[in-house]
Amino acid sequence: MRTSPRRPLILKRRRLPLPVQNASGETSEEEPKRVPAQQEPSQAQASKEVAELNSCKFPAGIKIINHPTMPNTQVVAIPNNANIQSIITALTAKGKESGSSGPNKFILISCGGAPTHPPGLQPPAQTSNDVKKTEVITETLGPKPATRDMNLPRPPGTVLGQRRESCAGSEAASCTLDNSLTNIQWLGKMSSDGLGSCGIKQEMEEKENCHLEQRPVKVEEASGASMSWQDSVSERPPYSYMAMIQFAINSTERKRMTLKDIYTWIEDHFPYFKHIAKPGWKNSIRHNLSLHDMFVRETSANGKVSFWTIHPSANRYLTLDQVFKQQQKRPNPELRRNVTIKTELPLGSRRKMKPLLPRVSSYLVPIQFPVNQSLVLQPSVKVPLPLAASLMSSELARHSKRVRIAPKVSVLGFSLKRDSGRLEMLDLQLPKHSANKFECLLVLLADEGVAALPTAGPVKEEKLLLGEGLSPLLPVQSIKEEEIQPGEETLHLVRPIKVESPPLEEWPSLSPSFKEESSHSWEDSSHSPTPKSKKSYSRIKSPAQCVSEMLVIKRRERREMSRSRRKQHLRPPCLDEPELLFSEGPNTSQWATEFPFLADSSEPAAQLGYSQAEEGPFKTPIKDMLPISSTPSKSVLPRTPESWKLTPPAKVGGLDFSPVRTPHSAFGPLPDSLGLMDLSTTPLKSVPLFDSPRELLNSEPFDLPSDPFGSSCPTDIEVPKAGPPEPQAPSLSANRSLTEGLVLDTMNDSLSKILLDISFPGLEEDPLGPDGINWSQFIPELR
DNA sequence: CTATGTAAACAAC
DNA sequence: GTTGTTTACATAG
Repeated sequence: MRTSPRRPLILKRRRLPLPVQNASGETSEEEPKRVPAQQEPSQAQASKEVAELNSCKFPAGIKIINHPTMPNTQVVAIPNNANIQSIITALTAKGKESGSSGPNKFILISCGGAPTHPPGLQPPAQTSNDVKKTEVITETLGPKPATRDMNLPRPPGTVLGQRRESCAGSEAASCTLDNSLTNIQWLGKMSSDGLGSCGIKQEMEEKENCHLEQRPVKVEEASGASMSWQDSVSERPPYSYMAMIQFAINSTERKRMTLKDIYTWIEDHFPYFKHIAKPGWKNSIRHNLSLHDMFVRETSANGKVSFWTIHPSANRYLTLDQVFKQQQKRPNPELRRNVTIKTELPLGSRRKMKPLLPRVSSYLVPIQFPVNQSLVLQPSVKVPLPLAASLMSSELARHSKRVRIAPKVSVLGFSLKRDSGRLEMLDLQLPKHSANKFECLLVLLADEGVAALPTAGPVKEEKLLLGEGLSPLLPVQSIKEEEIQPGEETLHLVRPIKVESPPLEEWPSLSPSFKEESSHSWEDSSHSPTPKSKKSYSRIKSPAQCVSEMLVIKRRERREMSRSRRKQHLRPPCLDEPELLFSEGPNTSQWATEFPFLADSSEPAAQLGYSQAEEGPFKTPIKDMLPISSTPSKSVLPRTPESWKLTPPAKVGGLDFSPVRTPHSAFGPLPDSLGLMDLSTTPLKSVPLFDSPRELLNSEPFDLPSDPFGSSCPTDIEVPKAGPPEPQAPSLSANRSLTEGLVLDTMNDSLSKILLDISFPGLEEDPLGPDGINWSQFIPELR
């Protein structure tokens, strides 16, 4: 019941969330969300069948089939022993067959089987389908250059985002930089067109262009594997708001985004919110931003713009793309459930609120792939295609924002990663206008010696950048020096796709300051009218205050906690005791020395520092300076282990959008850890008191690397970052997804995309392709 | 009980 | 009107 006058009177909502016949039964307000036509066929079967039916066989046992779920995508099954020539031949044939408008994505997988051709299948029909698909995409995407560009599947590491932001000029740069394959896949799974329309946020464009409904699509049906377009739009994405916010923010180069941009990003990537969801979803977004400590609001230098960022210690750098891939690889029950629910329950019975986020039980920690050294190979100069030549520049251009991307210029990037002979994924975007995109592909293959595919050797990653005038290797580093920290750039280039989750050890979460912060709620403590920095992880409140507060709070926390959710503070699980070492905390510089990664300027993680002179962004002052006790907050609860239960990050089966949790073990490396720990157990008294967080801030110089994304650009750049500029980037790079290959992308909107996924058999690897599909299901040879 | 979603009151711009 | 913060309640697991 509501006691407080302030409390909104909550009317009984959803009194009857019961399975009702009609969707309408859910809520009167429920808009006609559910399009009654969402019959979902059982995908697996359907897709399989279709795939088989549509597969085409080529010499050497090479098979080309439609991707079961991805539109415009074909899977090329290449027998182990097939030689490059055969591949080329097959692709060439296919290319001719399809013409320039054919499918624009190809996933190459190697099948262990020799050319023992399984029953060849009839290609004809399928081919036409493909063509059609391509056309659809082409049509939709083609017209909107900018938009399209955005939507192109792009590996996370791509620099696009950055560029965007910078281009935008304003910090608000809405960067839709999405990177992702996901984009297309998720939306695309419904129909790639969706993306086309929603890609970007040039708002104007957006408004006009995004009439998804109008899209002439229906491509999916061909494969029978994907949901209908309508479904895709009407179907709520399986991600929680928190997750989506993370995706949005992480999609930007600077890992920050304005509220508005977050809205836009979500709308663009999840049409559901744009077309179906009730306007209240935005409220929910705001609610989430405010609620979760992991989201930190930063104010621009001029104080006019506020950006939402993800606290580095909590940021897993998850992107939609990454998550999507993970999901595909190991479809977890939850996700599947969504689908299932949809199919199985009567529309009306679907619960209004379905779990969007995998629960803790299914947390997934980004898979740590073997650390491979990336090799930048000499661009194959041989690539004769004019195409190749033209391809190069755009990438560069993108990196250095000054370079204007010529309409026809595109970049070709090519990367091969051979991990124990396992797979590679090439993501190529070729100029659509090229005579035959296959040529490009073939050239690449040949050039790269793909024939050697089955190379099973030491783990090795090679990356090839092809460029015309470029010096053979675009020095990775030199590519874009301007706005991005070296580390990042390199990362992008070298690893177009970056696994966004660095090893836990790398997270600064354990830093004393953070611990302290996370363990306490400085908010409540400030009895002073001073504007407090809302959730400043690193900003602070006096420890003493925290302590006292905690004490007070503790008594009621339990009781009230359950009832009200205050800020969900980040809190290292390992800390049982609120350690207030904070005030005395080691300064960053020290950390930097000892833990370079903490000092990484390129890393978003470096943000803590803004507390220093500039006190950084502050949250809107909280009006209720009431005694903390007034509202017990979970976050304040120092020893509520529950709040930060260690969810074994080890799990790899699900998705975890929750903030990074640091395992106890992670502490190990910290030299001071022991001391800190001890202190933590020590009563806070030892810590100096401050009347306000601000005071604390002023008195305590925290040398943490300042926020790379500082509200003000200048600041960001200038902030001296202690330590090597590589901290996180390197580590990130170290963990690379095998599935990520290279991306060629182009700013040119008239590009087609070819996505190659080359798998090398012989690995203990499961048959799952990088996209998580079990190809053996479709391709017997793979078994 | 927790995590999440939704609604709403309010405050500051 | 937008952005943020909070509180309250609902739901699913």
